[in-house]
Amino acid sequence: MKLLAIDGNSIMNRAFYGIKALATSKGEYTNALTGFMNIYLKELEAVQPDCVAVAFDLKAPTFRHKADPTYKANRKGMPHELALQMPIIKEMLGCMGIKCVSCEGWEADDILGTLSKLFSGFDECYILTGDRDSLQLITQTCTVRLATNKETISYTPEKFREDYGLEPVQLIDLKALMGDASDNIPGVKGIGEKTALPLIQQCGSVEEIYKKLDELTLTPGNRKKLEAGEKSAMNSKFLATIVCKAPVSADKNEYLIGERDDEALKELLSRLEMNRLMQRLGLTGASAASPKPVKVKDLPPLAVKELTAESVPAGQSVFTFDGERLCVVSGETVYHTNDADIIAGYFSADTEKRCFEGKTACRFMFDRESALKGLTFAADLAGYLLNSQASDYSTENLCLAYKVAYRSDMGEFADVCSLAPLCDKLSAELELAEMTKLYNEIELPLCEVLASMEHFGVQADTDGIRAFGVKLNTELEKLTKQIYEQAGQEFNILSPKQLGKVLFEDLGLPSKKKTKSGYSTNADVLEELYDKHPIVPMIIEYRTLSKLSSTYVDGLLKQVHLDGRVHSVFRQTETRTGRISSTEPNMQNIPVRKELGREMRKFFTAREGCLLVDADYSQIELRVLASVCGDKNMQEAFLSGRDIHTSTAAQVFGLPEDFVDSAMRSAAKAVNFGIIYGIGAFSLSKDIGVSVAEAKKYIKNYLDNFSKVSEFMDKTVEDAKKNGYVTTIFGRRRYIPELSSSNKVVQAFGKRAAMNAPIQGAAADIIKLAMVKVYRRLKAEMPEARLILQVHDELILEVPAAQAAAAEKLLKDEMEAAVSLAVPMTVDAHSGKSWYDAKG
DNA sequence: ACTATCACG
DNA sequence: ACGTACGTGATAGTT
Repeated sequence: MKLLAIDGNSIMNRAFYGIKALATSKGEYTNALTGFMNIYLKELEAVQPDCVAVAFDLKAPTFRHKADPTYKANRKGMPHELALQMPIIKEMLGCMGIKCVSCEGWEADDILGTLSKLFSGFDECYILTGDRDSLQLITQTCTVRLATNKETISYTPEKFREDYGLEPVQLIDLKALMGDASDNIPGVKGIGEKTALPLIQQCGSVEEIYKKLDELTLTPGNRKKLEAGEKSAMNSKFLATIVCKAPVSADKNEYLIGERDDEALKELLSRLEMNRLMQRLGLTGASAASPKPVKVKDLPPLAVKELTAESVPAGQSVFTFDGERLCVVSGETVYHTNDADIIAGYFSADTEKRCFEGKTACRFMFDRESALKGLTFAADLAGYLLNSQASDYSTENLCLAYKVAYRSDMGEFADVCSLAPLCDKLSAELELAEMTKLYNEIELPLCEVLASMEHFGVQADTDGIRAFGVKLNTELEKLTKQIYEQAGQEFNILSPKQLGKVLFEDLGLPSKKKTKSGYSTNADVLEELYDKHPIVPMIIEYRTLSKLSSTYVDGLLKQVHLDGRVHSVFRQTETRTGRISSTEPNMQNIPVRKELGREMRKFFTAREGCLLVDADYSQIELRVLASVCGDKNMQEAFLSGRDIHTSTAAQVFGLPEDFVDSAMRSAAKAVNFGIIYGIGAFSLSKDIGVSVAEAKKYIKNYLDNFSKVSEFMDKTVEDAKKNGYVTTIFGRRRYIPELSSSNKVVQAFGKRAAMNAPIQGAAADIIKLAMVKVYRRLKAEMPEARLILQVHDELILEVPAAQAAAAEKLLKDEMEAAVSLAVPMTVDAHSGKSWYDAKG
């Protein structure tokens, strides 16, 4: 028989630290559970065991079998968030028919050791752990599979010898000498791996070392240390030895994988909102082993009919539409059809409709030069407002999260049949969270605006882009040669690994920062080495050009449709702050900051006879901050129309504005950004190249001058801690589960996110509202003009040239009037033939 | 699938 | 002692 024995504590620990904060909408932590199950399922696949046992330490053993009473005393207690997940994993494993083993007074290690002895001889044992302690258990029949952050390494005796140059059991001797701080094993004071390893390799064991101590060639210091530490070494060896005598059941059959309790498992996993796992275990959809019986059976049976022109329902209905197939539920009937004309007939009927997501339907109608009518609710958008952290707003997931019966009994109609009660529930939740207005006036109408933007797209000059690409590639080839020459070898310049070797080993340049896998070679590092070697500027140039070539020339060309335009997809349920994102291609990160990249914008043009009109908010986030925090001093700068960075510099440096030079202004600019992001002196100092102490001074001066900003930030973090979320002036929420983490780094991140969300989020609200207003006015007053792009604080229209001036005014007016705050929301607008020209 | 890098607001 | 500013998406290299 084959046993998979798992160190439950160790794997949970690894999973906990390996996966970032993950919690259900109710705030129940699930990251370790998710990680554990991912590792477990992968392992099951790899090992294919007959038996599985998961060993756990008991929390508070009343006695210890190890002699030293301080044993493991300095091992930190597990964080609260992890401790909460421990009983749940046991419950989950129980539901899956997996045996959990713990023994009072015995560690998980000992249990694993005992089990490995039980499954020896004609049996096999695989130990899965993240802890190298267990490597001493390796034998011909016992393989230890060590889970690291990256991969799982399988240790057979051969593999172990290869890596350590020792026999597995000699690991105990090694520890006896060098000790192990995490396990509170003292070892021999002053002896580390460098001394211990060759000694063990030479003598075989601690005992032998002491027998032969006089014959060994040793430094006098080491000899002294060894002599002084003999007792400690022996005791350490005892402590390091895993005792394979735990009182676990010796009946192998008890560890056979048992039957799964699907119903209990499903209930548990839905409570934990672990929907992907449910899917993986085949507990969802029509294929579920036990379709949820009670609730669903009580629902009325639904008749399934083909939708025809005559049968388009007159009353309230819900629909799903994937671009091809339409499913509609109205009353007791499910209709379905793939007929585009019938679908268009349904969408254009002026009856109330609710759906899962509406953009696809809108686009379908725009493609037919028509419009979707009567849309009153889109479930995905509601799900997003209620919890912008979730990764998946499918109907099924939303049903699970909000406890609505998912009609998996309805097969392919499961989604549409679940939709009406789901929408009811989500509406109620929006009301409770006070987001109904945000939903109805911003988020839902925006869906049509985005569909329209996607539909029209933006014209791309492919010939121009290609020509630009040729120029780049010529230059790249030249650079490649020069770089190889300077390096004295050929290598892949884009490989950070190879580049790191060339720069820091072969050329001997000083390396400062490191990443997980080696030297850091990012722009900051290269910038510091700029003068140190002629190859460095070449590398920087190479990076710049190759980025432009691969992402913006090749990448963009792939996205140009047959109509000569790119139709970017704008995602409305993606970001945690309320911004929209753009993909295929991302039109929100087209280069602009440096001139060469900015040239790219010359290839985004208005069609024949049209101009692009571009308008962007000036300092929208700082204006939002000035308004919401109520700092009169900060507001005054905006009200009097002064340059905010210069004004900030004057205050921070205590000078009249006329005395502010460009260096001071740019330092103040960095401080202003820092404030929005949740400032830290270290990062600020790095950003503007002053000492940390200097940066600290700037921040203090800032907060002293703008004390309401300081108060606002404190209050925001406090609110976040109290409520679990922060809100924008429009009521948009962001939950911050990181704040209740016991990990300080995670907590600090939570604070910064909490401080930033009300500002970035409000700016997102404002431009979204402006988009809806602009869209409506253009439709009514300038039907030839189109809103085609949004870049967070910037909107772009494509307009017949004759109407450009009027459109500019309309755009500026609507954007500035979208909200009325304590300071004006100033907008700059320009027109031009290309995006480059329209940017002003 | 993950990491490093770099483009944008 | 440790890590280090908010929010995104695309690409190439590495595992």
